Amino acid sequence: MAKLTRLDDIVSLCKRRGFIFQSSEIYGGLASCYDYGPLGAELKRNVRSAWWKNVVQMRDDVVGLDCSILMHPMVWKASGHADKFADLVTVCKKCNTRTRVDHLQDGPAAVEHTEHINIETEKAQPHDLTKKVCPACGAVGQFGPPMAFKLMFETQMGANADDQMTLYLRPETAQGIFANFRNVLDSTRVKVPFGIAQIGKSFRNEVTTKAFIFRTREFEQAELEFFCKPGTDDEWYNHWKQQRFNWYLNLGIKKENLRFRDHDPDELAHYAKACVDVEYKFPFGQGDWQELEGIANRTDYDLRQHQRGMRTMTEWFEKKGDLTKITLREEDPDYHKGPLSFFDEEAKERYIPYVIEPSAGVDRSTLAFLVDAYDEEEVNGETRNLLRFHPHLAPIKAAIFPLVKKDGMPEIARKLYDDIKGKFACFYDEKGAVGRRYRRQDEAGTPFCITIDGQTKEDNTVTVRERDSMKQDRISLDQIKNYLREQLDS
RNA sequence: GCGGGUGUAGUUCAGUGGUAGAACGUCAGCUUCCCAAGCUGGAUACGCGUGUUCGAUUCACGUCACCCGCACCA
Repeated sequence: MAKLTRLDDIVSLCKRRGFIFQSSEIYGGLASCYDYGPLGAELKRNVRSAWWKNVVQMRDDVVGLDCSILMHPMVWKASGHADKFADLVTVCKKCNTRTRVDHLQDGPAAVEHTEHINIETEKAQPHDLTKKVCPACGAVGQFGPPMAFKLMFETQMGANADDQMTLYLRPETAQGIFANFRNVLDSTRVKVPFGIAQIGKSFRNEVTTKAFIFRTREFEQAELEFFCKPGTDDEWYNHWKQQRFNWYLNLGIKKENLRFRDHDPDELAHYAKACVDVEYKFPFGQGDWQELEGIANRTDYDLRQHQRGMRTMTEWFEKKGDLTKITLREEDPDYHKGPLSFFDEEAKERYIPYVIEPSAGVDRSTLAFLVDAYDEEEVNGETRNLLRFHPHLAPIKAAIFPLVKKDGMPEIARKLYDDIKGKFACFYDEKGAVGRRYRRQDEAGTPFCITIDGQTKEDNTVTVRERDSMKQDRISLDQIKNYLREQLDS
């Protein structure tokens, strides 16, 4: 059994070895923001690549996309974020607990997770909180005035201060995919069922951030919107559910640390038909199961909403872009023939596809891979810290050492390094005792160390030392590239 | 945002109202033919600000950040 890993151990390892630093650390840090150092940048890039390879490259039915972070504000009106990504919250004067106004009950009652309510509507309504009960301490009517929380980041476009437009930093990458559904359809000869995948940064003004890079306000998503014919959606939902779960397992996450959690019906967003989280047992607090990825059946909601949005542009100009004054136009009765519909040549029918959305957090996955790979073991009375990364994820694939810094060994090692660095991420090190160099690479998660020794000059062989077993093989120098290819490709 | 805790070298820790120490790591050198060996030498820290004080890393206040718990988490 692996030892209980504490988050603090991971945080300090991350800093010590250059995986993750706190953002703006020389200025005291900036809450919830983190930077990936040299090893972390490689690791995260490998996580992205593994996702892209599995979800896009290896499939005939998925294409990629890379949207801008800034989009037309109407995107967020149509998606519902502009209205719903805000809450009215009040604070109990007695116990200082924050509660959503729409969660307050007249009497003691279980608080259910509910869909967010339009903040403008909510604000317009008179709020009589005098009879409401604080769910935390039970005090009645002890609430402060309702406060609005805005979960989307705002920014200004336009250098001329008098002629600026307020834009939002996207709170999810998905909407960029929906907004490009037509473009992809018209330019790539894809046919339903097919998917569009994207990896990119998103931003949410979370009320509270949490646990290192687990919940941050700036984060990276890897999202797939998979479009399918209504009626086949359950099938595809299950397909992606399995696909995505296996992706984590195949990259080395221990099975006992991974599980599904189905959302309760009352927990679902109103447009979602089903949703399941892939959860990982993180070492925060008591060892909490936390979401890595959500797989949702979003039905035809988003495409239909954007068809409504497209019909609302006159109002956008009339109301001078004030989203709070704009009401989305009603749907065309023939909405299923609208601009974001798909014409099925075989069935000769037009419909709005259903969407299955696996949405993964890249930073969360990266953290999970780090935590899961972390291990300590006793070797000859010494503790060895190592990261047992899957070779595909390891920031450095192979380290190359001369056994000692003399007798021509460094020259041979250098030559080997120069030879393979173009193909694999490598590291050359000739300093100090070889055992120390091995251990250093263990802590960086490097799966292979190649050592040039005295015998190399005699028979042209080198030793390859494997990270997990610490075993060594003698391999011919000219076979090294093939050997690494066999171990690392696939 | 509330309550609790923490902040000293890269990391983990010690310590003091009179200007800071260790271990590991790191760097340079010596040694070294396979798992953090040894020897020599070097660099590096009191989160930030204000106040009290002759003097503050130490006390107070503020602030920033992190951790734990609560609440929040389309």
